[in-house]
Amino acid sequence: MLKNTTREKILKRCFEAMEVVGFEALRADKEVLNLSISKGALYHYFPTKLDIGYAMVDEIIKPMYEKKWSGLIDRTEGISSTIYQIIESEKHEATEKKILRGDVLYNLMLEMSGVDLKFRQKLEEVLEMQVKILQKSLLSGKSSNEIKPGVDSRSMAYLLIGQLHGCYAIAKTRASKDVFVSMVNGLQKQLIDVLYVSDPSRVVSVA
Amino acid sequence: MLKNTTREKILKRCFEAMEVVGFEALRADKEVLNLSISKGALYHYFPTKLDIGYAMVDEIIKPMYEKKWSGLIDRTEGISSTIYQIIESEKHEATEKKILRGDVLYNLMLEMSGVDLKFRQKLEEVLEMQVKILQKSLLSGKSSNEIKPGVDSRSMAYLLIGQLHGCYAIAKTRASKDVFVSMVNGLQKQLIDVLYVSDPSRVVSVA
DNA sequence: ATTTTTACAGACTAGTTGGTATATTTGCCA
DNA sequence: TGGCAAATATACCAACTAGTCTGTAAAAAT
Repeated sequence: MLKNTTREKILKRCFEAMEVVGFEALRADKEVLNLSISKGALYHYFPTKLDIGYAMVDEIIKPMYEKKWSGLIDRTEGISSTIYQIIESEKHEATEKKILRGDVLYNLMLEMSGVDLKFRQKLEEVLEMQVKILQKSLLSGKSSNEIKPGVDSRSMAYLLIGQLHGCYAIAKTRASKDVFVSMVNGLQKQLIDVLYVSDPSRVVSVA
Repeated sequence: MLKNTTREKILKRCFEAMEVVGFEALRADKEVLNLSISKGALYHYFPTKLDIGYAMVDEIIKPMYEKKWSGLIDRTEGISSTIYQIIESEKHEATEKKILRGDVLYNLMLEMSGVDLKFRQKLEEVLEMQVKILQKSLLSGKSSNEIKPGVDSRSMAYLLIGQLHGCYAIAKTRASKDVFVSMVNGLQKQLIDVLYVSDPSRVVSVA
C-alpha cells in the first residue's frame, strides 16, 4: 500500500517516531534528515507539521484500525468468537515495549483532540469507523440470536472500544504487560457475561 | 488544605492551566506572571518545571482522587450502591467543557508516563491508591455476599478504573457529553450483570 | 548588632521550534 | 537541445522555551 516515494518515506519515518514520542514532540525535520532527506523536501510535500499529522491519520492509522476489525466484515466464524479473537490478539501482540508506548490512536486522541479541530475530526473518523463495524456486527448478532437481545449495539460498541483503551492507558502507567493482559482477560470475561448468549472462549481455545 | 502562600498560589494557578492544556504546554512563568508573581519567585519554590508537576500530583491530584473514592472508606450504605453512586456522580458532574478537557489524571498518565520516570511513579501511586480502595471494597463485598463470588477483586478494580478512563477518552474525541453519559450508563449496566448479586440501581433511583 | 538565610524581582541566555527564502538540480516533454 | 515545472538543498529567521544570573529587601538566627 505504501509506495517508496520520498513522500511515503517521510510519512513512514515520522509516524514511527510519533508512535514513540507523540505528535508535539515529533521533530519532523530531524527525523527525515536521518533518511538523508532535506528540510526543503519535507516542506515541499507537507506545508505544515499538522499536514504531516493529518496524512498520518488518513494514510497510516485509519488503515491500521480498519485491518484490526476487518475480521468482522469478511467473517468466517460467528460474531462472538470473531470479536473474542480480535481482542485475544491484542494480548498476543502486546510486548513490554508496546505497552509503555500505549496505543497510537488513543495516545493521539488524548494529545490532539483538544489542540486542533481538524485533527480531532480525523481521529473521530477513525473512531467512528471502528464503532460502526462493531455496531453493525452486534446488531446482526442480535438478529441471529448470537448476542443477547438486551444490549444496545451502539453504546456497547463505544463501550468496548473505550474499555480496550482503558486497558492500554492503565497498563502504560503501571508499565506492565501483565497488567494489560489481566485487564483484557477481565474484559473478555465481562463480555461473555454481558454480550454472548453462549460462551465463545471454548471455541477459540480449541483452535 | 491549600494555604494562600506564594507557593500555593503558584501551584493552584499552574494546576488550573495544566488541566486545560496539559503539562508540556503549561507555561508556568507566564501563568504566575498573571498573578503578579515573578519568575524569580517561581524558580525559588520550584527548581524545575517537573518539580511543579510532582507537587501538583502529590498535593492536588492525589487528594482529589482520594476524595472521589472516599465514600467507599467511610461507608454508610452497601458496597454495591456506594460504587454505583460514585460512578453516577461522574455523570452528574460532567459538563460539555469538562468532557472536552477529559480527566486530569488520565490525561497526565497518557502524556507523562513515557516522558519522566518519577512522574510516572507518582501517577502510578494515585492509580494504585484508587485500585486498593476498590479492591478492598470488592473483597469485603464478596464476604458479605453482596458481590458475586466469581470476580477477582484486583483485576476487577483495575478494569473498572480503566473503563471509566475509556469513557472519558472516547467522549473527549467525540467532543460529546452525551456520548460520555451513555457510555457510563452502559458501564453501569455491565457492572450490575458482572458484579452485583442484586441490582443496586433501584436503591439509588429512589433516593 | 551583625551575619546569614529566605523570598523575591526581572533582565538575560543558550538552545530549540516550526517555518521561509532562495538557490540549485532533476526529470520530462516539445 | 532547450525550457519549464517539480523536487531538493541549505542558510536563515523570529518566536519561544526552560532556566540562570545578579541584585535586593526583609526576616531569622547568632
